[in-house]
Amino acid sequence: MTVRTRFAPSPTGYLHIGGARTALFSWAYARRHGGTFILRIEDTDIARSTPEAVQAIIDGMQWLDLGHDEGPFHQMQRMYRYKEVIQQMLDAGTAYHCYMSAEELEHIREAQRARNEKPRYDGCWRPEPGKTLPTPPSGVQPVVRFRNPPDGVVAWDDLVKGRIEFSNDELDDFIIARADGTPTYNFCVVVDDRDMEITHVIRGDDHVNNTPRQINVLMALGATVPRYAHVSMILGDDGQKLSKRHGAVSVMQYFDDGYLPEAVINYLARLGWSHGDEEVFSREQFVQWFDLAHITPSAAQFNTEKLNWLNAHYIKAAADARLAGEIRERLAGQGVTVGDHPDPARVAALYKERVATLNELADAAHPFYVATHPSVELRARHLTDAALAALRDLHGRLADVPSPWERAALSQALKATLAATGLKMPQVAIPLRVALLGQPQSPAIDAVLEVLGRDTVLARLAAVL
RNA sequence: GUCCCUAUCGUCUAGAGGCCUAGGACAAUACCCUUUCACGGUAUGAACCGGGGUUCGAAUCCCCGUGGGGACGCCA
Repeated sequence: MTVRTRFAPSPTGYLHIGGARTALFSWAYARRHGGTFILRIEDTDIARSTPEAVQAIIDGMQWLDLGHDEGPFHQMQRMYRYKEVIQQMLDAGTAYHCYMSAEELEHIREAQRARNEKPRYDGCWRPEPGKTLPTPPSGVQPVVRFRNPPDGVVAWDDLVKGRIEFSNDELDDFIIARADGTPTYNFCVVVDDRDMEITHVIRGDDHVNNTPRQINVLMALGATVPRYAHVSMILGDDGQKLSKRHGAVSVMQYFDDGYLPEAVINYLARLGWSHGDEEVFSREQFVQWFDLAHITPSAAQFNTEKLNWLNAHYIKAAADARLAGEIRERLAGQGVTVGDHPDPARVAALYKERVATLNELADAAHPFYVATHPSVELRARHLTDAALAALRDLHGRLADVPSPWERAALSQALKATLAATGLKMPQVAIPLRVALLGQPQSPAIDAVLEVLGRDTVLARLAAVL
């Protein structure tokens, strides 16, 4: 049996971090077993689904490089199929028409709630041997209800949570087609999972309660029941549930914030899943190790600090040329054109060990391309008379440094200034940083001088003298 | 209210009855490195929700509480 998994988002918004993790797990499980990963768009909620959201989901998956093998299938395009199956079930007697109005239903539910009972349909229109059904009211379009087994239990061995059992009397005859004939979610899922021959349903654990209903329909259809794996949800950094208005941001926000996709993948993989003490691993390694048995059954809290740490790790590991591209793109977004001088790859090499995000990297690179004038406070504090005298001395020595403009020679010039002025390294290096980059901290100053280049260094130095 | 899921350091987790004096990672703290700030290195503190069982032995199995989450739609 080849493994077939699916990711089935409803396109009512962007791909958020929880959805991305579910997609990652489904994708990885298929990859791990040489199977097929299917993307299915559950867009039957016409009012809330948008093409933009479909695109946003696809963009998010593309950024994370979670490629699907089949699809995207759109449920709206499979209406004919759902209607066909509904008719089959009507004919077979596993579904029936119900003429109860929505208002009437609400009354029943209210009464049940008042009696502290679980609100559920009372089976009034359910055909039973020997039972006389009410006369269908004229002019009312009926809904179609699934004829749920009246007793016994539905059970499955969840690949994450273990055995889960529901008593059938907890389940009522749920609606599979609305009065206007459109099918409902729990029904479409079943038809799709069967038609697409899904073998492993990996999804959020908010679907645990839907699973017994889906299994019952599957069995009524004589279909094979797939294996289920219910992955717990992700909580926000503050331990609160993620929601639209609380912390549930698009995965693309992580792109905007300067995270590398491999860092996000590694972080997400490790959030709620583990392989012993392994913390840092490649996508390939993850695919090799991934299993459902080591998914944690309880909810996990998102931790930005750990993501930052991983991101810093992957930035250190990234090629300078790639980081140069990121610097170009991100500074271009700020209206800064990055040319070849200084070479952004060299700037990246200078800073990649010290930043946690690509945005920090771009910020660090910024003063290499745009002269940043030190603030009044910084000038007052660091560009003292003594410091300026030293910088003047240094300016002369740097102007005399013969080509090539290299670190060792620059370091020598700096040391000569120290000897001439009797100052300590920080007493010159910090004012120099302020003069050149507009900030008192930077990587080793001789390296900065080298990357910045003779012309820029001399010009910026002259500007403060 | 009913049903379902869940519970190890602040956080992510290891843990499948004895390997646990509970391990790793992030974060924290201290020190080292250092040409500033970082990076890095070393070290330290920090947890089995509570109560009952089962067992020679329980973080691990069972039951009951408690906390947290989910569901109970002609939403998905």
